[in-house]
Amino acid sequence: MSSPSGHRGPPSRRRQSGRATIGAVAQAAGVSRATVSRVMNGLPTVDPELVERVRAAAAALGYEPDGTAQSLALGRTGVVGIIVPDLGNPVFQAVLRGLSSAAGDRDYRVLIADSHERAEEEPILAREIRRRSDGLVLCAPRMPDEVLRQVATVRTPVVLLNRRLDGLGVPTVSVDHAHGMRAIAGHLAGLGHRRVAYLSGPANSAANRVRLATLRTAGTGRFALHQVAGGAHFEDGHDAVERILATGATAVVGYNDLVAYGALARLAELGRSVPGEVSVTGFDDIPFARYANPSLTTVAIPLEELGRQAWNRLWAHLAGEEPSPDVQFAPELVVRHSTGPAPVAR
Amino acid sequence: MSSPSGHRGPPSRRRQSGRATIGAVAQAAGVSRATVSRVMNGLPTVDPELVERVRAAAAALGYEPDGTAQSLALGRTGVVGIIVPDLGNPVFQAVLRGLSSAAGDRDYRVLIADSHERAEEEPILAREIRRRSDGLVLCAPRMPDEVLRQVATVRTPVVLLNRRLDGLGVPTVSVDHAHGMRAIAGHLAGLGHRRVAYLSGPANSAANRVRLATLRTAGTGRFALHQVAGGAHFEDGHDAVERILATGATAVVGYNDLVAYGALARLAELGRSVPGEVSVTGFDDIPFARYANPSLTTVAIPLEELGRQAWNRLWAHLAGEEPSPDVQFAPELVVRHSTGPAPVAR
DNA sequence: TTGTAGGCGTTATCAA
DNA sequence: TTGATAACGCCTACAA
Repeated sequence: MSSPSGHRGPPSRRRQSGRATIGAVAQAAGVSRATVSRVMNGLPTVDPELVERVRAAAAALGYEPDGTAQSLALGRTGVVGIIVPDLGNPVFQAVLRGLSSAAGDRDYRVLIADSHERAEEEPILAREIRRRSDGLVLCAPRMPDEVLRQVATVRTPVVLLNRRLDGLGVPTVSVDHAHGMRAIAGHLAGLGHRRVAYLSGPANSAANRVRLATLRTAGTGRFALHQVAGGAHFEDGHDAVERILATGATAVVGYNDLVAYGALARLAELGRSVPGEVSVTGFDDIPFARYANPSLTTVAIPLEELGRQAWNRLWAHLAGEEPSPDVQFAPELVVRHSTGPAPVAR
Repeated sequence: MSSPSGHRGPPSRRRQSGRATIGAVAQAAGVSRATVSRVMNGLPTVDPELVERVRAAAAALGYEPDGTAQSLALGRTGVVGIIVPDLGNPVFQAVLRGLSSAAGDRDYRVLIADSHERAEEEPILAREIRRRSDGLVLCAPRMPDEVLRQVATVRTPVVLLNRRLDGLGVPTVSVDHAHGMRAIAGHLAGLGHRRVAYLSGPANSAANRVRLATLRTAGTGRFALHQVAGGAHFEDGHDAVERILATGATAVVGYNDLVAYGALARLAELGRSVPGEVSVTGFDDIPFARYANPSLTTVAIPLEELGRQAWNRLWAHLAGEEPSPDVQFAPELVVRHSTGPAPVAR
């Protein structure tokens, strides 16, 4: 209310309280600002004595170059952004980790925006992040194609994660979900399961559609498939177990590790043996999957590597190099202890 | 090598490829740059017709104000930074989530730096992040006091997380680990455990020192305490189980949930019943703790709330408000299913 | 209501 | 080797 523009932002106090500027240092050292700049950036073409004077003055004043001013002058920020739908999801945490780590190797930092699953916010966040960074990694599984097309059609480098968008030449790092799901189907069929429940993900999730469709196709003639409404979180899996058991399925295929984990927990509460009575599979291979009890059979997506590959493409663009070709990972099945032979007695 | 300054940075191409500027829009709309600025910021004192012209021109040119230039002119970036020792640790993930969420409510974004547990990097990262942001949240459990003092003694607002530093008036959000550990000691003693193993954390971790010392004190006269070397990760807990069992302890107190989780997994592999033969406790209450099998008895630190409180203090400083008093959370025991009465037979 | 002009802090060009 | 000086793109008194 106090702000004239109606913003809720804080007082935009210019003249940062007392922060020393390059001019102050120049004055104190008796040189020009240009020389201070050269010293601060370690350019070799400065008289050693002046270097010393400048260093001393800078130290005395506690001077540090202002990043914003540097960014403006240099035309680059040294920052890349990432938009994720849910920071609480281990999948995006891992991707973020990979991105942050790879970017850090080049002294780039990561600016982060969490859309909290509100797809309609994402275009806005994308604009905002782009204005503050040199490039953007977009994880927006639920964003409608047309919106995505708009967001991706900008001069700022953008890399799409786990989402294809043909036509425009937007670099993409994706995952062949079908490949992974076929492996799961084969694994379960081979174990003798004839009645399988798919614990589904969010209806508007592209990954969910692909995973379900693949499971249906791959299972045809091998097992009956029941679909049970789920979601993307623990609770969704936890709460779906009774409905799953009602189908008489001997194996449940979770949309992702999280729902599988939830199902596992509920099954334990109910005293059902896994995999003795029911087998359970996940998808993604989040770090906790191997520590489930029983450990979770799943499909391993190299999540951190996705983040790193996204960085590689961003970096190629920033450095003006040839754009790396799109990558698509074929995730492999990881058999652990949550799956076993179908129980013989029916 | 191609860069004169020895930097490994990318080409600092000034003149961002064709990006429209405020001047271009002004020219296209036949008004001054000041007017464009007013329109873009929604100032009401502009003739509706001009507003329309400017809007159209901006849209036609795909103009968007440059964030860096705005930051420089306004003297604020709209960004806060956070330094964490390990982005892979659920504890810091949760803190980050709380910070990001709270900051987002004020349209602030979060710039992140992961020190990968290398404490000596942290001062450097801190400087770098500060230059690009309006304030900094510091999670640096292993940083030496003297270094911390230097890092915290700057004009940029800093908030310390889970770390006290007396003398300077640096806002702090902390946790009373002793309070939580006393609760665990009481809980186990009450269940009849007379021989307890402490699965320790990193030796140079302040939290580890406090937790261990408290457990020792609180256990005196109630149970014998064995210390077993551990760490901060799954594997450390997993690999310590044999040594724990060798002590004959009937209860193991994990330094944190992660090591407790690892211990749980190993105990299951060995066919040991939890809590029938051995009870296990954690610390922190990370999201996965409740989904362990058996679910993990632990001490609940309001991790996201820590992040939010850190933001509150940063915001107070940014808004020039009265600095909120330091907070210290007294985390409470959460009894789940990994603890039970000590086995009678010895 | 609009435009002019100066400033934000830094880097880079070009003479000297 | 050093120093003026002009960008970088935007915001904002101040004047008209």
